[in-house]
Amino acid sequence: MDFSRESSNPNLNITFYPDYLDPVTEFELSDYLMLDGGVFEEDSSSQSIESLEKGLGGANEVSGATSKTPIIKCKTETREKKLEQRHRVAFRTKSEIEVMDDGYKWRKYGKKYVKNSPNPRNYYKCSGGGCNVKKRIERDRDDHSFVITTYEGSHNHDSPFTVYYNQMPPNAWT
DNA sequence: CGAGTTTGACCCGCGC
DNA sequence: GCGCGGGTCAAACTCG
Repeated sequence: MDFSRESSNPNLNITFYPDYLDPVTEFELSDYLMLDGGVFEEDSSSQSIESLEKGLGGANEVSGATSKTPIIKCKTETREKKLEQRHRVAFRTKSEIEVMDDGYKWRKYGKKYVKNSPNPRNYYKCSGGGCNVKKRIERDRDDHSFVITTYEGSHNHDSPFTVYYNQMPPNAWT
């Protein structure tokens, strides 16, 4: 994910709160990591990511990519998965709510209670057509007021929110 | 009725 | 080779 572009996205601007978030509500971007693959060499990427994510409190572990593709495609698929893994961004956010509205439409496809964490981990996929971005959300096991959100992959479309925002008249916010 | 959620089962990578 | 654990699938269910 090209996060530098995302961060300029109005819906991720910290000063702009989604409708349901009362500005008084405690919500701060306390910590985030940019784990874009460009930073890492391929061979060391997973290790670097892992050590960084452990720095988040150890609740986020990197596991091997899984593939259910036929054996014939296995080699290239595995490589693609590895490359895909490099596009990973992890947030640690102090928030009451777990699922933050980032403008994209997410579809939940799994929930898992993981070892060493009393909180379930939720798995989401971007429901945009052909977009295979995944999102993983779990509460920090050490401090339940923090939510750890991990994005994987990059969107191949604009945020619906951005489209909506761009279509608004210039004085809509005044 | 379509879209989204839940949840148990399954798959696969990894460590021993 | 085997067991464990994380990630994903998919059928059943819920909701608007």
